[in-house]
Amino acid sequence: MRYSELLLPTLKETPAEAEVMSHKLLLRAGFIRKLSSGIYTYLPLGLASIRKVEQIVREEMNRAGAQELLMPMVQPADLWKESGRWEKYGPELLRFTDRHDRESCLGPTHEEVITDLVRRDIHSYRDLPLNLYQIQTKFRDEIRPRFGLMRGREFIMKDGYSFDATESGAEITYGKMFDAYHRVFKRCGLSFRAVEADTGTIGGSFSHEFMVLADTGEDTLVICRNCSYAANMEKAAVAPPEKPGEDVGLLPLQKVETPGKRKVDVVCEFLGISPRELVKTMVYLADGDPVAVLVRGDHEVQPVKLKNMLGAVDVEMVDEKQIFDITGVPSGYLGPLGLDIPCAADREVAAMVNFTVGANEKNYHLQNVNLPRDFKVFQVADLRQLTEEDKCPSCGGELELTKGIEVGHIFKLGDSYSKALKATFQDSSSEEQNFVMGCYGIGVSRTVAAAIEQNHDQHGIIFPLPLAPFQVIILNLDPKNQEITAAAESLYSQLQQEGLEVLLDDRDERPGIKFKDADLVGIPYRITIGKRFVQEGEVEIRTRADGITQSLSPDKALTEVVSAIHDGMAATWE
RNA sequence: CGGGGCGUAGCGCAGCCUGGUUAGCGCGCCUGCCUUGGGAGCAGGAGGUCGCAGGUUCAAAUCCUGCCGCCCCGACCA
Repeated sequence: MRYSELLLPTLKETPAEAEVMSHKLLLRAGFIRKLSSGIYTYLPLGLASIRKVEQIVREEMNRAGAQELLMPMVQPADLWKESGRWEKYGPELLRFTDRHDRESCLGPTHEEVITDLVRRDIHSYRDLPLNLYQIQTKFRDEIRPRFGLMRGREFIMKDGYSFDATESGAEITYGKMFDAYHRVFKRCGLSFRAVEADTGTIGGSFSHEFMVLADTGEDTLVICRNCSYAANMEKAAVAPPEKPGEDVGLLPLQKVETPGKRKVDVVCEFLGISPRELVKTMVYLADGDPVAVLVRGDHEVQPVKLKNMLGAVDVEMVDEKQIFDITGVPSGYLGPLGLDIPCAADREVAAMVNFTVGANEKNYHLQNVNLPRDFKVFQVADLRQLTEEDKCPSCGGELELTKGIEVGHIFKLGDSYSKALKATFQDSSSEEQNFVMGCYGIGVSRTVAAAIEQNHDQHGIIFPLPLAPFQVIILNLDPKNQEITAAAESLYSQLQQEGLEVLLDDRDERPGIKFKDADLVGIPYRITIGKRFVQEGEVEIRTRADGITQSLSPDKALTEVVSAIHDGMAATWE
């Protein structure tokens, strides 16, 4: 491709709307343009990178025995009503009615459609297992789209669904997908980690998220330095607390005045105690019903754990005003004694003695509170967020917390959809059985954003070779010079003949602009042809990632770049 | 939806508080000259319903009201 013919509108300045690096660079490097909130046009280079990810995904899915198909984006409401998700899914599902007043929606995911397809056409265990996938634009009416391609309303996703005859078969399929996902992200040239994930409302114990490691990631990962344990923070189990020493006697309950002291650290300072000796009472609404959660003063409630413990669809924290409306107590003085709503406690709290809580009365706290002497809870469970001080729940080793971007998620679904949609087959003894399903997603467009988030510097993107829109760029520094131009054109066609993806910057621009654009766009290899070629017969090759530069004859440069790219591509394979 | 911020040329911004005649600046764009190994220089030029609607006023980018859009923080998720 010739730069002079390419739609590649690079920007010198960052549009004000962009906050995170991948968004800024995608805009500046001419990869995307926004149409409206969370909805983007992929310009030629942006699309090229997306296609790279798609192709890798395709090859690895096919290699793992999955088959590609393409399902409709517009889906009838009836199918969603059948699965029960028309009511459950919420406003994220974009619904509309057509000219005949038929209700429809834009597919945010395709469990319903694929299950409907399979129940119509597959009737025998002999046809199983079956693993199907598609790569398609999804629409989710996100509450808050943000960060460019990182969380769009419209985005490109690979979604795959497997159908097995048995649980054990489904687990084998899950394992295959787990391995395939490893290969996908390895081939993308990304630094990533698979972590145990919350299964959400779907349930079941099998779920992994594939996380691209990047400081700007929205998720926090817990990784053991000692064993193979790795989990999403919201899922990460906290090791059970140590029991207190046996000789600790229970002291009598005592009410103390704490005028105007509401925050944990303020109360603790005033009373001369540590936050480890205080218990916070947090109020949540679980599907609309208030519930109080007790955690130690220096801990935080993990809402996902609470949600799973309660079996709720949705839990949300309440604000100060709601706390007063619900409990009649101003926030800051809330405590479990005499509280009028159900109360659950983190395991850590259950192991504490003589602790301090709010008195459910303005300007008062209670000290030397003890469970179960002074109050009862309906449940003790692991409800708090893990901290850096905690030990690995698997081996007791040191933990490391790091940030990641979720680019893939695999679930073992079980039979929840096949039951709801009455999707069955006959097993070898002619018994009707529900399919055992799995589902597997990859955020294709997000993967491109995550790659940039992970690989950039002050000058621009540093694409991993497998995702780069072009593998090599040739800079013709002086298109008016016939000798230079002839050399550039010759290298251009030779590289193309070698099967490489090459961009020739043949624009009538000053060298500085060409250097800056090449750095910004992040093409892995750069060949510069300028007056040094006229003087010494040499061109310059430079790698974007490490800036290593060498001057060579055009012939040597050609073989050097060709072999470097072949080696680089091969290195991402297992 | 709750909280915060923004909307003036393709991009980045100033002007608004304290209303006043042709609405500015930098970058980009067009023409010419010049320059050519890290976003040059000179000269000339094009480009604006000041987000939309209403109101106040002799007069509104500026003050008031309503609406729309966009961004950031929270819940959601590939």
